[in-house]
Amino acid sequence: MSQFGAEGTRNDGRPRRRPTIDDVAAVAQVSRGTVSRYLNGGRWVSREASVAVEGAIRSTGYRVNAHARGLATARTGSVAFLLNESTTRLFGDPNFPSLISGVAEALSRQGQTLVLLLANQPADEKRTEEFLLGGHVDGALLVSWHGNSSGMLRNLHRAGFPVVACGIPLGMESEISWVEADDYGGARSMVSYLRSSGRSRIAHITGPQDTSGGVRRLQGYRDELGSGFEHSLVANGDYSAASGAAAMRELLARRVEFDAVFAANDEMAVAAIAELKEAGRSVPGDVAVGGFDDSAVALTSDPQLTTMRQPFGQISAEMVRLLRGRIDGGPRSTLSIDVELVRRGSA
Amino acid sequence: MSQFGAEGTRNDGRPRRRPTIDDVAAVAQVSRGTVSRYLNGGRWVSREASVAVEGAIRSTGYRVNAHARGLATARTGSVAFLLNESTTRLFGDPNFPSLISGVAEALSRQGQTLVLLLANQPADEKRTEEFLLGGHVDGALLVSWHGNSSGMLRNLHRAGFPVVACGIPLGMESEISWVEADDYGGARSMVSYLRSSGRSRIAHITGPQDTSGGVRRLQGYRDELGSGFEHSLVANGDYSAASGAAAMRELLARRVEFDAVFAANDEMAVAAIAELKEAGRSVPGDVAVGGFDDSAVALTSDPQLTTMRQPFGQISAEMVRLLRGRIDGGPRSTLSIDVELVRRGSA
DNA sequence: CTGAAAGCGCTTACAG
DNA sequence: CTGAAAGCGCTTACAG
Repeated sequence: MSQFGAEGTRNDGRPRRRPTIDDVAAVAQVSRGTVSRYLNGGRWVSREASVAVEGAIRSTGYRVNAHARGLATARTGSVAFLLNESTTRLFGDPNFPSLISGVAEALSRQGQTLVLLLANQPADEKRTEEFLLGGHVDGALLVSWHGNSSGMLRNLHRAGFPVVACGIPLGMESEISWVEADDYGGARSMVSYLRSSGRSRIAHITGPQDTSGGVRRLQGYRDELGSGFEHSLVANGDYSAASGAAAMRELLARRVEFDAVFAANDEMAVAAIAELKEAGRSVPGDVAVGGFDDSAVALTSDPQLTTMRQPFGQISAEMVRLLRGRIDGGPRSTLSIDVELVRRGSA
Repeated sequence: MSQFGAEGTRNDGRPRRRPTIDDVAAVAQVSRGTVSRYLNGGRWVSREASVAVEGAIRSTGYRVNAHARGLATARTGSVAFLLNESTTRLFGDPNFPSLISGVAEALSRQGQTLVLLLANQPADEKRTEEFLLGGHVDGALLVSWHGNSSGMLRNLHRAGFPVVACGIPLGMESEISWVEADDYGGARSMVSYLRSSGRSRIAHITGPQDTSGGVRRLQGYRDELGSGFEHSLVANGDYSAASGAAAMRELLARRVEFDAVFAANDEMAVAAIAELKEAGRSVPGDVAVGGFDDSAVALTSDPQLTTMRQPFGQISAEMVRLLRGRIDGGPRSTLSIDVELVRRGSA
């Protein structure tokens, strides 16, 4: 049984058996080993042999069989990007595109292919685990880890499968390699900035508390405020605009005083601004608003958002670098990257 | 050289060689063939053998090696979803999530894994082609084909690689299997509806003219109008909200009369409504507005959008079905699925 | 129902 | 620089 097509022919009518390395060797009149060496960098292959092989590859239409190569080398040349998030939320998040393209580019530079894997449902999770551990990819990049699904993560780790997380994988933070933007420090910087610009009562709209970003931004806010921290100034969000609006409404409904809001991401910050306006409060006049991420909405918002910039390009490059290291047998490592305050109109 | 981990050990310290089918066979005290049969459905395996093998698999932590299996069977159990679109546009499109989750679900039901592949740059394209033709996946689903990149598509087709497109793949429409929503008929229905509700001068904001959807919706609009068609009532868009707004401004600037606008998708329709309001025209009072897709924005818009509903669930299920057929050696086929008018406030 | 054996298409020491 | 050969870990007729 051969691989593609029906009726024993290719779509163009030629017989459909895929050419193998032996076909190439025969045409080029060299041994199979020489063809293989040519394929793998061309070291120890004479000029003439190279030329012959090159021609034979072209004339036969040869492509290396990934399974055969993978079986022989235990390497695949591809890496998975694990998306453990509902597709709608995933596609709604303005940070994913930056992260994904950054990763794709970094990978591409070293000739690796990026494979995206959706695993939002428990059933997918099992299948995904089989896929990864079955050797389809050399390693995996994890994004948006929600603390659930840690069964899979634990299995991957136990099997020695190379994984690098984006953000601190709660519960596995000391087993798995990770790269994070400095959520904690960033939150402190934002709060510190708001205070230095004269705001004294600063509210916080949190991110989801089952992600490291949500937790650590809250922690930074809290620590920076120190004894000034008040529970009544904190409302919970989940990074979505809707949750940001709801949290803002709740803060307003509580009738506690505040002259600034630090939202754990830009989407919520923008939604909060809309609610504040609706309630008749001016931004930044009555209330200063700070976000986090410096995503696209930060610029389209009115006023434009003061926020903490996440260096996505650097983050994705580092994730790829750490993963490479793990794949090559290197030790686990972790990395925290500074974020930068971007001052705009909202605070 | 073994597959994972450093220093010759797994992360938990056990020796790291992956158990193979032979290890399982040894533990279960059966032959390797019996284990394989168990793995592949358990036909022709006695009750006792099954139990023994099951236990041995558990105790050894065995997982089948995808490369070895793939080499032996020329099948992988996974299918690619090809995204030939910039990541930002991709993630901005409200239709993708529905399509992707539909496909993921349909695939999952038959035990297949979905692998997303990004190929927006020419370099990626070459790599993607190698990946597909190298046998990593059994077939591919194509979305958002832009008419460019047809080099890859042609190569895939020539190699007999199973492909099913979402929408008509312009330039390859008679070589490749495809599934489309009836863009042409849908456009006619919308225009017909607008006329039947008393509108006589209907403008059109087009979709991108290098996609079949954009082309065929325009064609439907044109044919339905017949001799009533006027060039001055058509403005070009590319499905983005920004382009919809720009097109609307252009129509207004032309100072041609119109009492209805049919936008080729909902995003543009919503943007057009905003521009109309800005210009002091009421919707649907002065101008009725119809969209296409029935995406999420259709409900959040004010007024809510009258639009043509694309049955994404059905589309994705059919794509998977056709692909399955191709993979199993069946013939090429094409499918056009009806779209349905959804009446809401805007027209 | 089961085992022995061939074969899938590569890579990689090894000897020259 | 090159060839012959072993080996990667499975599946699948084949014979029993």
